[in-house]
Amino acid sequence: MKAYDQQSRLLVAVDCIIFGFKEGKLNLLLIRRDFEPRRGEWSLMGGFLKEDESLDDAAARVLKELTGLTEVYLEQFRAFGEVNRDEAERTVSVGYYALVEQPVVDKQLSRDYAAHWVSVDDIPPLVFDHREMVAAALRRLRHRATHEPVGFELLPEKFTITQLQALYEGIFGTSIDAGNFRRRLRKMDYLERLAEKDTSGSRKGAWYYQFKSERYAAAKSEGSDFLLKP
Amino acid sequence: MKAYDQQSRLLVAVDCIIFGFKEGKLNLLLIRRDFEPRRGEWSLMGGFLKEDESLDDAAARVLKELTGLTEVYLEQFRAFGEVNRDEAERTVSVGYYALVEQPVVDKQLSRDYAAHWVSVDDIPPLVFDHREMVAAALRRLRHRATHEPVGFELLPEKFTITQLQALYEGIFGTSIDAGNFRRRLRKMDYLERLAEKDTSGSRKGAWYYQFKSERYAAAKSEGSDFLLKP
DNA sequence: CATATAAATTGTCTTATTGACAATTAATAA
DNA sequence: TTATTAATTGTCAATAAGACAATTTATATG
Repeated sequence: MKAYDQQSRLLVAVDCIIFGFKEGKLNLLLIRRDFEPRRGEWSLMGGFLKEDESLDDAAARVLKELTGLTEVYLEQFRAFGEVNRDEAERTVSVGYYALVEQPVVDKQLSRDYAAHWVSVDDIPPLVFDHREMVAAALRRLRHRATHEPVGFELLPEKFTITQLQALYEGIFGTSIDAGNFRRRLRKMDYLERLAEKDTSGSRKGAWYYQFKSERYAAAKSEGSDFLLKP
Repeated sequence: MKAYDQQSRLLVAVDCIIFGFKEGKLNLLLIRRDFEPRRGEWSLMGGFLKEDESLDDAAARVLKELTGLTEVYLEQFRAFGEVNRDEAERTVSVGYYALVEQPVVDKQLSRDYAAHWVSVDDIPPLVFDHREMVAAALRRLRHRATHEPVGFELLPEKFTITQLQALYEGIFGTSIDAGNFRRRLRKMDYLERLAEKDTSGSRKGAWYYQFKSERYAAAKSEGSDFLLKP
């Protein structure tokens, strides 16, 4: 194996930006670094790419090792390659973001793991360029949320329109007109109303809905495109 | 420097997908690989990342070395990290795409360089996963072209609406109603009509327009967003 | 010189879509 | 029984989109 003999090899990392949603707030899962340099400081979930795993696999592995989470929606958004972004050694890092149902995750996140949620509106100082990575991931999340139904990943299987609206308000940091928001959802026939209400939030109760991914796939292949602006 | 001692180092590459536009056709700049493995086969413009340069710098350097081009609009779109994507050695590659004015580039592209244009509708077999990289870049280009005025990078400073329409038809592979297309452009007050016509294409002649990036920046900061669908 | 020609450009009409906000519904607590 | 409050539907004006007809403008041609 001498084809590329002259070239330098360097470290490749993956970093995961985990978004969760709870009580109307969009949150971010952070960890205390447990190795040098910068041990003990706030950091994204990260780790190095191994010889025999793909980037996607590495992101899933890192997330599992550091939080115990599996089967989460992970998407690469971009690579970060400034020369001195890691002070210890030249490292190229590939950013992934994930959307998780925070209440579910909270149960799985035993205290074996040092992960903690913080509000995206109040992010503590992070190591290296992780702050910038979060900003880029958030931009991407906002973009994706308007053009693809990824937001549903942050909610339970059954959810109410009110919850969905709160989610979008959380993602975009704005308030949305309830009437107009519902009107747009009414047209999406891949949202199925269940015969059950959530009575925890009001006297009247709010109907539960469910996202039908097969039906969405069908609608999409026929050219109708998802659009949900704040 | 022993902080990350246990980790493996590997090759990081950048690959550039160069889009050009000429005579109503969207084209792609390819090169014959001049090193093993796969010497002589069609490939994207690529090269390895050096210790002391950023990803963005590497992409610009590679493009310059292989084509002589400088000052082109280059944008990273994503990293490719399957284990066996390069048969010779594990390599992670970061994809960049560029938009260039093909007629201008053709003048600079002396025969010193082995680069050739091919139509995006007729791409020859490429090495490794380059075909997939092109597909991803094209999806990204289409998306960017509808939401940001990047298309103008593919046209001369002065251009006619007819040329712009042909460009969009080329990018999307569809035909567009001229009347409706113009109506939408009329509302963009960062497009300035010059006092000069292009008479090469018709008897009547078509007005030249110019994209005013400062005015676009101003409009954008006031919340108006670019949207140009096929 | 008059006019046929064809791209370039503007206009029209109908049908969605959007934003703002008013009105109604449906339970329950008092 | 009724007041209350979130949930839900409806209204209306303004704006935008799609289809397509009409007009303009210079020139080539007879």
